[in-house]
Amino acid sequence: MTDDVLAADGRVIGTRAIATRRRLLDATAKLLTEQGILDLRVVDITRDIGSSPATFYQYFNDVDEAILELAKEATEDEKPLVSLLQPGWNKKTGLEQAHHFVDAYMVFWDTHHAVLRARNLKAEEGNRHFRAARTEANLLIMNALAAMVTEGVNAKRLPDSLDPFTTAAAVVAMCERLLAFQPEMAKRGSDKNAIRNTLAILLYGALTGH
Amino acid sequence: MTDDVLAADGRVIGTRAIATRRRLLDATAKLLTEQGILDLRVVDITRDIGSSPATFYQYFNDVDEAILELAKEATEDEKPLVSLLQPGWNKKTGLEQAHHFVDAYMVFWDTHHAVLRARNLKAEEGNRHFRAARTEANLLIMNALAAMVTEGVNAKRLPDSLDPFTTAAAVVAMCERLLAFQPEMAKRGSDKNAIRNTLAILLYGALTGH
DNA sequence: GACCTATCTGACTGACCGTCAGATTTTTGT
DNA sequence: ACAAAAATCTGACGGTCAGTCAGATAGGTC
Repeated sequence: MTDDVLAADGRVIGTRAIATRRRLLDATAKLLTEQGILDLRVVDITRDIGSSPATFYQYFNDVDEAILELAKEATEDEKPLVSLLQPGWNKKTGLEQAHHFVDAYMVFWDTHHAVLRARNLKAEEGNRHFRAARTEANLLIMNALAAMVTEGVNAKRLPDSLDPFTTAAAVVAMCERLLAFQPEMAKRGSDKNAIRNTLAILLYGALTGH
Repeated sequence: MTDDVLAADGRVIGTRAIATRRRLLDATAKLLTEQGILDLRVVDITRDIGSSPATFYQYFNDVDEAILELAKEATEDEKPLVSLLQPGWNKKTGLEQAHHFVDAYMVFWDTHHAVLRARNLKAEEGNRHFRAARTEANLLIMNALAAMVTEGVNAKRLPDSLDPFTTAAAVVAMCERLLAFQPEMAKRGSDKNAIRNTLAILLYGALTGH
């Protein structure tokens, strides 16, 4: 059974242990959101569930392992977004479809931003596992986006010197970063709605060439 | 003299101390690049210059203070980039100008990526000082970019529903992120040159509407 | 209730943080 | 050139957290 839940040493665990492990993951996510990865302490995680550090190490070899699992859970929530990215956005409904995607992406980001930021940092710092996790997650979206760009290039609406995959990466970057900047931009007069609109227009333009 | 160099307790320091402080900053930058912020230890920094942790705390209240100073130094290197972003990119030379900017930005990023990543993480995690530093740095570029967008909107080449400032943020996001992704994208067939070209085209399109 | 197994934790070692008193080096005054 | 003063540096320490392990506790089985 590959979907058995395992302890740090690889042995299969029972229902009580699964529940404990779950509480540890939830506490990790909570503290990651509240304090950020730089101040994340195993002691704090275990204190949060009324346990001791030794318990944590029963289920994870280190904090990274817990964060990585949370990142993989986030990726599951990202999968439905792909269905919003089908080639064929046209002048009539394309902008509206872009809005839909942006809205869905905003919800996804709001839910998982702390974990995703941690994942991206670890990936950028060279951690193999987090790189793989980020790549897998981004590939979902990026392949769909790249297909749309390719369609635009084929229809001569976009210049053929555009690399579809790089363009897809740029689009993902815009989405992630604008949402991350959001609180700061709000202070400078660009409210959530301006961000939403602008993002949708840029997306629509970059993907379709209209 | 406001440009005196200060110790952690605020007193003015002399030439020997300035040199020590400088070596600490350089070692911090080096280790930040080699190991990333999560594994950055004061002991390692001081060991690197053949000194002891106590010396570090003579000049900085904590590691953040040193990183913040490095971030501010990076901002100085970013200032010249602004001159490459003047309104008036036209169909004849605009794409070439975009290439110039992308090239300059790539050099800047390669030089300072570790420090900038650390700065952005701290800013995103809510640290006031790092937020201010990031905002100040981004504002340099973003105001210039926003002016170009505004020009495009006024000339009806860009839709007037675009928020110039948000667009500017999106452009900065594309630049930063594509460079950060670079090593990973290379593995998927998008080499440095494809990234450079695609980024220039996207920049040119988003800023001018051509 | 006795036994077996799964789960949990107290207590420990080692590493790093941040401080401070005192040692060392440099500068100043004569 | 020398001593006194100032600036700079560091050894050593108390406190906190990471990660380990042996033994305690809880839950299930017969």
